[in-house]
Amino acid sequence: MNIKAVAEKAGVSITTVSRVLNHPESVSEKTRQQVLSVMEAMNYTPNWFARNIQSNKTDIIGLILPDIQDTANMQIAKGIEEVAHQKNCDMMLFDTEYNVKNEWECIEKMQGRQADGLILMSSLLSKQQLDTLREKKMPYVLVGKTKSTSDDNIVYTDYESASQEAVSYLIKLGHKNIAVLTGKNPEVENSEKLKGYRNALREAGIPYCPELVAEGLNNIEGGFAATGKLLDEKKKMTAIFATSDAMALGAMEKLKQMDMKVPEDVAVIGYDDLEVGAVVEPKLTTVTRPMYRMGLMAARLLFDIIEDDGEINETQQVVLRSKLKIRKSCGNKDRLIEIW
Amino acid sequence: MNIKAVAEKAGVSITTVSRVLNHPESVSEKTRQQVLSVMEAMNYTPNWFARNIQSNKTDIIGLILPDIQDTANMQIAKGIEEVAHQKNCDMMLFDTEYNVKNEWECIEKMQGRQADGLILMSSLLSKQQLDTLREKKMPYVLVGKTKSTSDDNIVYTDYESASQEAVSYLIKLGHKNIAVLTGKNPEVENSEKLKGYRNALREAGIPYCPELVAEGLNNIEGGFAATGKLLDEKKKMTAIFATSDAMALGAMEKLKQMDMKVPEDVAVIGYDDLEVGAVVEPKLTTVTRPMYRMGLMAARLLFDIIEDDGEINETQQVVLRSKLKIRKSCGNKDRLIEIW
DNA sequence: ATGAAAGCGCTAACAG
DNA sequence: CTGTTAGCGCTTTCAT
Repeated sequence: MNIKAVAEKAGVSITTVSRVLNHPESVSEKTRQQVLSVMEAMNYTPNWFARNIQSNKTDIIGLILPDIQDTANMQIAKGIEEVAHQKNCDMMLFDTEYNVKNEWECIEKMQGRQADGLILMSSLLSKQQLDTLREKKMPYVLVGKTKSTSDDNIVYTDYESASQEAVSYLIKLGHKNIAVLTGKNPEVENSEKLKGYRNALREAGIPYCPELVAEGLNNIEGGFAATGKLLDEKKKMTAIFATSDAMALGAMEKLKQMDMKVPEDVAVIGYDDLEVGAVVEPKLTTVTRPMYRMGLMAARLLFDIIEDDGEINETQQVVLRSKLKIRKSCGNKDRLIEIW
Repeated sequence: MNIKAVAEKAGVSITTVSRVLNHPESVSEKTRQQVLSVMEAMNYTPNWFARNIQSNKTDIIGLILPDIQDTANMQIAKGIEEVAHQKNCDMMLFDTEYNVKNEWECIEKMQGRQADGLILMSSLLSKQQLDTLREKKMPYVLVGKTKSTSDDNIVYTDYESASQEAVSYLIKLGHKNIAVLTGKNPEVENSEKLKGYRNALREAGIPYCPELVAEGLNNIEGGFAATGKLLDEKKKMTAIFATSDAMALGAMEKLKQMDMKVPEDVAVIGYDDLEVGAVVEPKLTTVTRPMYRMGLMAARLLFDIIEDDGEINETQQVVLRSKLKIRKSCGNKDRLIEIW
């Protein structure tokens, strides 16, 4: 089952067998066929380790993300896979469960495995850790803004401006008392969304009212609970900007239970463009991010770095635009003119 | 950056450095500390290839599945990861896009990479291909029943009996005209669900009526379209058994558009227990499968095989039970007594 | 407790 | 076009 056995059985030297694999053009048609058929017969697969021990290239990239059960993450992953596949590269997958310690362990593991490069999604690493990575010459690309902005290669969407756009849209519809539902993870993401929210208010001259900010877990229950809290405290909001679709769904559910109509009584806007949003009633207006494209861009960037082999020193920041997908959960302009 | 450099800098032999890594107890405390600090200083990571060239163990398992953007798949993957992590094993991820050719290519790739084992989810391989795999001594476990039942190690849930249970439940509620929405992928899965549907009818003495079977794409639009077809043809069904939640959601959407109430006019039951099902109105009654546990079981089985190293020859079939999660989309018994 | 040397399976200069 | 030979970085006998 090794190259020697093949060589003996085929009556040629080890080198020739090796050449059939690596430089087939340099072997006579006859010998090649002969060797190939022996390989076939013996069911021979070259030992990958022995092969790569010299080149030190693994054709493996590591994909490190906070949650493999999150569709958004896997949409990005799909984009990455597309590119990796073209480059004949395989992906190793790690789930950090939103834990820095886990993340760092995965990274060290990938270094041990001599991965060609790393893609870190929603990374929680400190600037220091990022610097260490760079020193070790491990090519990497970040996806999604991180706590510690360093001089990294990164692909992200601008949460702040997209959130601002969403809230401005609500304001344009006539809303003044706009609540915001904010999650905890990932940290940066949420704080940027909150910034965007405040920007929109400021721009419109609407005073910021901290009691209209409700924090909760970033899922359906979280949105449900946060909305409940707002309602209990008798906040008279006419619109909710949920920083995730999951929370938006929870909010709609709570409102329904309290016999409040969406969008007539309260308009709701989400973030993420989950598939569900198109199924619930009313259909959810939401901010949509180009997940798949983020994956593509991140992977291409990574392979650029890998292939340039440390030649290029400037890092690249890619900002992709989010878009507001307008559906029924905020009502529509025409009808709202009657209302307001 | 190789062992030799470390050895020289530390003033010891290569062997000693190697021992510090592999049999630290056989090195004197002093030398060991000395070597370790040099490693640290030089930022040395042993070359994984060189290490494994002899042992021929990679600590990599391949995870080959039809769609990485499918939450159900990733829930299983999470279970697998849990176990793999314990075993200090990493996962390589492949997306076959429901294509046998892709699947086989991935498998061959993993063989080339000397993966320790493979987990094939919703595999489309032929019996022949499965046999080839076995001959090549590649440990593997299937998740989800396959077209070609062979004598394999496999973990699955019984679609047939679970579907039967679901349809029987509808019958018990008084329904006689029960339509079924069936997808195309994966093939076996759907045919089993259909069998279960027929079993339930037979058991209740209800004649099977082919016109109540509507096929469509296994997603929201598919369910929407299939239901539309049934409605167009004026089938007078009082219940729909959708073989996936996605189709069930599409069905509910269509019914809503046609001003038919769920569950009063038509009861709907789904399959998969997507998170969404708990958010739509009415909440979806559905068949739920223990995804995470399937992953756990599959991974454990795989590692048993790997560790037993071909000693054991009997294969194992693990069947996990699905459960019916009763919510509002079929009404509830008490109220239905009034209706029927 | 340590080192010299042989070899893991493969690739690539070098020679013919 | 083919074979000989010297490594790749590491682990592991076998001595000492």
